[in-house]
Parts: sequence; structure tokens; C-alpha cells
Amino acid sequence: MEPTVVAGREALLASLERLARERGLANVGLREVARDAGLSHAAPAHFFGSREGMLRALAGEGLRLLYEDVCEAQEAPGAVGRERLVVDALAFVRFALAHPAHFDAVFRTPAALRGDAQFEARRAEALGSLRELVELVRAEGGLGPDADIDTVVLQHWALSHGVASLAIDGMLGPDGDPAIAEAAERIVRGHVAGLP
Amino acid sequence: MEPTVVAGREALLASLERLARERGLANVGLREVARDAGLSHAAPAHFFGSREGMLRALAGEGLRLLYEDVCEAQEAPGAVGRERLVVDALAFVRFALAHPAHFDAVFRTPAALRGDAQFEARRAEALGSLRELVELVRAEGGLGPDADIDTVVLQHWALSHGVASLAIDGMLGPDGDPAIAEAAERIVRGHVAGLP
DNA sequence: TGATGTGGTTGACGTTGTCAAGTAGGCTGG
DNA sequence: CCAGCCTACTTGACAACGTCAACCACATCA
Repeated sequence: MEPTVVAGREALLASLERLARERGLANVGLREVARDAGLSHAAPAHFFGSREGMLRALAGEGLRLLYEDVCEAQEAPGAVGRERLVVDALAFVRFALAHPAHFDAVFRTPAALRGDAQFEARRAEALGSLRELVELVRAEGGLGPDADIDTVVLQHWALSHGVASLAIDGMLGPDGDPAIAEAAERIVRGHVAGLP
Repeated sequence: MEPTVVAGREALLASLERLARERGLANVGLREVARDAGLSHAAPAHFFGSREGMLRALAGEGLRLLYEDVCEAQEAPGAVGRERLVVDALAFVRFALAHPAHFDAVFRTPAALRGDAQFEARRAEALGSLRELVELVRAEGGLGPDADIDTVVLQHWALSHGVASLAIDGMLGPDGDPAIAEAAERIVRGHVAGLP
């Protein structure tokens, strides 16, 4: 029987996410999060050790969510060869738009994460699985045989990251506008079409 | 006669930049900046009104610096057609590596900037001048006549932004390693080569 | 001479992140 | 049955923080 009231740790992370979504990660306080979750002011320190630890926890959750989203998108039928990269990049963008606070914690708050072995390992794993995807695409004939895999991987990662940032920062259209997704798709397709 | 001791305002911005470079923008305090600049704890509030105001001032300076760097790179001889886009992107990456605090303020602290008319205007201007660059490239025959200018502009902006983020976050190699610049160049060239 | 800025300072207020210490309840071995 | 330990917090204190009102010294100019 799962409890209807979530454990304190998760309640705190949920509150953090909710508040960060409105105000930006940098502008939410530990005590505020604790208040919002109905706990005492020192509860965050109890679970996460420090503010930095709490952000790290959110980043870990974010990386897990992102990985799930991307895998799920990849498993949908109909995308083979080069199209797989379109699916991958658009899943990344969708994740950024759906979980801006998590995205911020993972990709835009690097100072707190530097040197965290677990986080670096997971990030390396994410890059590794992207490399596998690119290799699969090549095996399926979607990439020229002389394409440099590492360059394609980094190029694709950079473009996905860039489009996601543009989308989050409102440079592809006002918040919630479907034009954002359309612009993102145009950009991504343009990019994928240009791969060697 | 310019004074050897800069005015308080600029001393504060310089201190903010120096401290943020070591610790990340989010982890420097107003009072700390004031101390570092040799001023009283309330000096930042006097000049910038609030913490947010101070970050806005840094972002404004950053946008100006970026604009100068890119223009200067573009004026160097030898780059015509498609090569202009390589020069542009690499200037962007160099700026990010040389001024990480400014880059953070401009591109990774959007909450503080939302709704600031002056900042939005300058950002729109930056995008506009990128558009002009792309149009020039097409006029020089560097782009197919049926290329969609807007998509190319956004694609280029996204990739430049992404590569810069990768570089700053240490994903192209350890800090200061010349391999970073080499990787960035490979990625950018791969991207530009794929444009329609 | 006096008004008006400009470029700051001082001091106070409420709030924040962190830490040491305490507490309440559940589990486990003897 | 109960002592000991673990988990999941709370309480209270501290220094540091951002902001604000008030003040000060000097320059400019009518």
C-alpha cells in the first residue's frame, strides 16, 4: 500500500520543482521549499545536506526523466535511419519545455555539479547512449560511411541543447504556443538533413 | 585624464565578474562584491537598485562585448561566403570561454531578464544582425537560393549556443585545453558544411 | 549663499543557509 | 520485554545576506 502523503524527501523535490518553474531555480529558498512542503525549515538540510545537495538531487531526477523520455520516444515505431535523430532531438526539446526546472538543474547550473562523480557518470552514460544511437543510424544506412561519429554526436548534442535553450527562453515564440514545436522541428530537420 | 581608480560602478561590475568566474554567478553575494571592490555593503544597491539590477547590468555589458567580438572577427579578411558562418560561430564560442560570467548573465539567467525592454531590444538586434549576415552569405553564393533564411538563422544560433555551452561546461575537454577549440571547430565546420 | 545633485556610508530589519542538539516512533537482537 | 539503534524529522541559535531609510561630503551652478 503506497501512502497518499509522499515521503518528505519527495515532497520537498516536488515543491522545489513547482516553485522553480514559476520563479527560476536561483530564486527559490530552502526554507520556502520546506514551508511549501509543510515541513520544518531544516528538513531540506536533513535530507540533502545543503542547498547544493538539493539541486544535485533535482538534477539527478532530471537526468533520469530525460533518459526515460528519450528511450520511450525511440521505441515508438516508424523512425529508422536518419529520422531517429529527429525523434531524439525533439524528445529532448519536449523534455526541456515540459520540465524547465529539471532542465535548468541538469544543464544550466553546472557549478553545483562539477566534480560530482555520480552525476558525471550519468552524463557520460547519456552521451554514450547517444553515440550508440548514432552508430545504429549509420548501420541502418542513414549516415555516410565516412562520417566521423564523434563529430556527429557532438554536433547533434550541441544542436539539441541549443534548440532546447532557445525554446525555453521564449525565442521561438510565446510560452505554450504550438509555433515553438513547429519551429523546433524545422530547425532540427534542417540540421539532420545536412548531416554527412 | 582617466582616473587610475575606476568609478565605483565599474569596480563593482569588475569584482562581480571576477568572483563569478570562480564560483558561478549564483554564488556571489552583493556584500561580497562590495567588499571585493572596497566599498560599503550597500554600494551595489545604490548603483543598481537591487541584485537583479546588478545582474542586468552585467548582462548588458556582456551583450555589448559579444557584439564587439563578433563584429571584429567578421571584419578580418579572408572569410567570404559560407566561411563567414564558421567565423561567426567560433567567435561566439571564444567569447563564451573568455567571459563565462558574462555569458551566464546573458544566456543562462533568463529569469532576471524577462520583460526587460532594453535587454530584449538588444537581443533582437543581435538576432537581426545575424540574419543580415546570413543574407550576405546567400548573396555571396554561399547558400543555395532556396534555403529558408529564418531556419538557417535559428539553426546557426542554436548550434553556436549549444557548442558554447558544451565548451563552458567542460564537455569538450578540460579547462584551458586547446582541444576544446579544435573540437568546437570540427563541430561548427560539420554543421556549416551541411547547410542547404 | 543656498539649492541640487552625485557618490557614496551607516545602521537596522527581516530572511536565509547551516549546524548542533534534541525527540518521537519503528525495528531488531537478546 | 526492553535496550539499543536507525530513520525522519524538529527546535533553536548564528552569522551572513538583500533591502531600505537616513545621513554625509563634496561639487556645480543659479
